[in-house]
Amino acid sequence: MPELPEVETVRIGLAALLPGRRVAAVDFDWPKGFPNSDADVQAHLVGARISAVKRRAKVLLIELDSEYSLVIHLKMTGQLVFRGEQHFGAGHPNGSLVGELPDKSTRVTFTFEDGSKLFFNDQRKFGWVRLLPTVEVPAIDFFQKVGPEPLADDFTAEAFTERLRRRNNSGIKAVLLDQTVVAGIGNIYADESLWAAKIHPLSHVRDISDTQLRDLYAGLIKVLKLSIEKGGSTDRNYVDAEGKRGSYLTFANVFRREGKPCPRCQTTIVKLRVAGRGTHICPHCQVVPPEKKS
DNA sequence: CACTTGACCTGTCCGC
DNA sequence: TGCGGACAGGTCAAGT
Repeated sequence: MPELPEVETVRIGLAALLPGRRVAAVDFDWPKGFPNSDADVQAHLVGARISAVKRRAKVLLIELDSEYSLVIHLKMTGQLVFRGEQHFGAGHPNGSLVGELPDKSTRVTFTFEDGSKLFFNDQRKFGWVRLLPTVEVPAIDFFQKVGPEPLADDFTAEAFTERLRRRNNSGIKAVLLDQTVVAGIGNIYADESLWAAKIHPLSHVRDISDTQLRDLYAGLIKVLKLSIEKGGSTDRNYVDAEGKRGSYLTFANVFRREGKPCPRCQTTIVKLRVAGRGTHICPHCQVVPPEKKS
C-alpha cells in the first residue's frame, strides 16, 4: 500500500495543487490520529498559507508560512484527496476512484479560502496527522531512527551494501522492511526487488554475495523509479492526490501474482509467509543460498 | 540484541 | 443469506 512510490506520487500531486492556498477551516474529530487541540489548529494552521509539500521516507510534510508543518503518515489505507471548487458537491471528477467526499472514512477535512478542499481519508485509522513547528519535525522519533532515502544521489550501491551488512544475521526481507536500514521500502517493493535480484526472502544477509547485493540495489532503485513513473501501486485503497489509481501492479513480476507464471522462467509463482507478511516468489529463480559459517 | 508476535482498525472475501 | 474467521500490511511495543 502506500510505500515510497505511492507517497511520492501523492507528494507530486499535492505539490502541484496546494502551495499558495490559505487554510480557511479544518474539520476533525479524531484525537487518536490527529491529537492537536482546536486552539493549536486555530493559532498555527487556520489562516496559514501552504509553502511547500515534501516527503521523507513514507511521511508527507506540508509546510506552512506559520512555520508549522502538517506531518502525515498514510500507513496502510490513508488517502489525501484534493477537490477543487468545480468538483465540490457535484459528484466526483472523471477518473477518481473515490466518490463524493467527505465519506464515512474521512477523518480530517481541510478547507481553503477559495473553497477547494483536501480530505484525509483512512478506512483503518492506522494513519496519523500532526501539526508541529517545522523546526521540530526532524526531532520526532520516527525521523531520528529512519534510514537513508534510497533515491538520494549519495545512496550508492556501496552505501546500501554497507548498511545491509550491519544486519548480516537477519533474513533479507525483514531487513528490507526495516525502516531504520533503508527508508520507504514496504511489502510490494521488497518482493519485487528480491525477485529482480533472484534472492530468496528468507536468505540471511551473510549468505548473500556482494554481487547479489549489488543486483538487489539495482533492482530496488529500478522498481522504485518505475513505480513512481506509473503513479504507484493500487491494490485496493491507494489513490493519488486526485483520487486516481496507480498502474505499477500491471508491471509487477511477482507481487500478488501467485499461481501465475514467472515472467523470467514460467515457473508458477507461489505465496509464502515471511516476517509476518504475505511474500511472493518464483521458487525456481529464488532459492535459499547454502549457509556460510560465520 | 534480534527476531517474532500482537495490537492498532475496518472492510472484504471465503467457507459453512 | 448470515456469520465467523482469515486476511490485508506500516509501525510500535512487548515478549521470547
